[in-house]
Amino acid sequence: MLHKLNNILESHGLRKTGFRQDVLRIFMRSPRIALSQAQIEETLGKHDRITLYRTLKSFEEKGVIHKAMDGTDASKYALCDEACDMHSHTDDHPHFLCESCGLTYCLDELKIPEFNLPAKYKLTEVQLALHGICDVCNKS
Amino acid sequence: MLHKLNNILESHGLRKTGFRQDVLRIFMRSPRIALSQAQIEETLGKHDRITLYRTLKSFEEKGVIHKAMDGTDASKYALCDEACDMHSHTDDHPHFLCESCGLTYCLDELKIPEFNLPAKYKLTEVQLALHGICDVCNKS
DNA sequence: ACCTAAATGCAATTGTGTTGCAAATATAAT
DNA sequence: ATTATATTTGCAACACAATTGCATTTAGGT
Repeated sequence: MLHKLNNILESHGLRKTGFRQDVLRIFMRSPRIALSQAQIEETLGKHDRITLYRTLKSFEEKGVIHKAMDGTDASKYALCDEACDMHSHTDDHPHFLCESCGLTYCLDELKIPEFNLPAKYKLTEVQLALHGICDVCNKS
Repeated sequence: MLHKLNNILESHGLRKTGFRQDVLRIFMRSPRIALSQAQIEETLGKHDRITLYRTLKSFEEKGVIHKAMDGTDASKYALCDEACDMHSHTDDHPHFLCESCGLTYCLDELKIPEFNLPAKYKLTEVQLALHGICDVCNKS
């Protein structure tokens, strides 16, 4: 896994430090799940809050992770497609917050629909947050 | 206007205090616009930040205003339909954040589409935040 | 006019987001 | 392999929103 971690860091112009490997590993172990800084901190052992903050920030700038809006106050982050980099950074899928387990899922397979805005409105971005019960929690 | 303000407060089981009238008046002067606490504070003269916080909270609980997700960190609030109350509280329209003027619009006229979630996912709420340029700013 | 429950104002705490700076370190150059 | 440099890290510190507790004030019903 370390090899893949380093590939990702290197291909996005990020230095290979232990801290960044740790953070990236956490994301890779929760594919298509968006994590809050607090959730990441629970998983990391001893660490520095500010360094984590800046790590997430540079990960986002370089296109390694994207911010996921799920309707909660705290911002969450999830791994981008392999294709993302600093310049082309497409994160156009809905996010689903499970009210039972609290996980936020990236719903890549769900297409964002078109919208007919009122006259003269120009659309640049769509953020879609769905709430409900996820398949794991919904045992019925 | 005071008469209408008091009607709204009374019909939602809220006491008619000067503070609440002031806050409600601000909302009524910006119809279909969602305001952050900071924006409201700019308009209010001298006031107590905590009281405003609690005023917004009780307004929301009683169905006078609804929280509008616009993709910014700060939560914003806008007046509900007349029909809303503590028990039926429908706020199912998209919100549009103008990147030029920073205003957040309630797009009542825009219908929220249906979504075909993956199997066993149960949907309870949809939050839709659109970003772009509003009609006022888009003079082209 | 009075009583009571609700609303207000203030102090204080928590948590997130943020910047500055000195020490440590990954990478590039030699 | 060694060194130089620019980045990263860790710590202190700050800004601000969200939140709770409590004493005081006040609205609404009697």
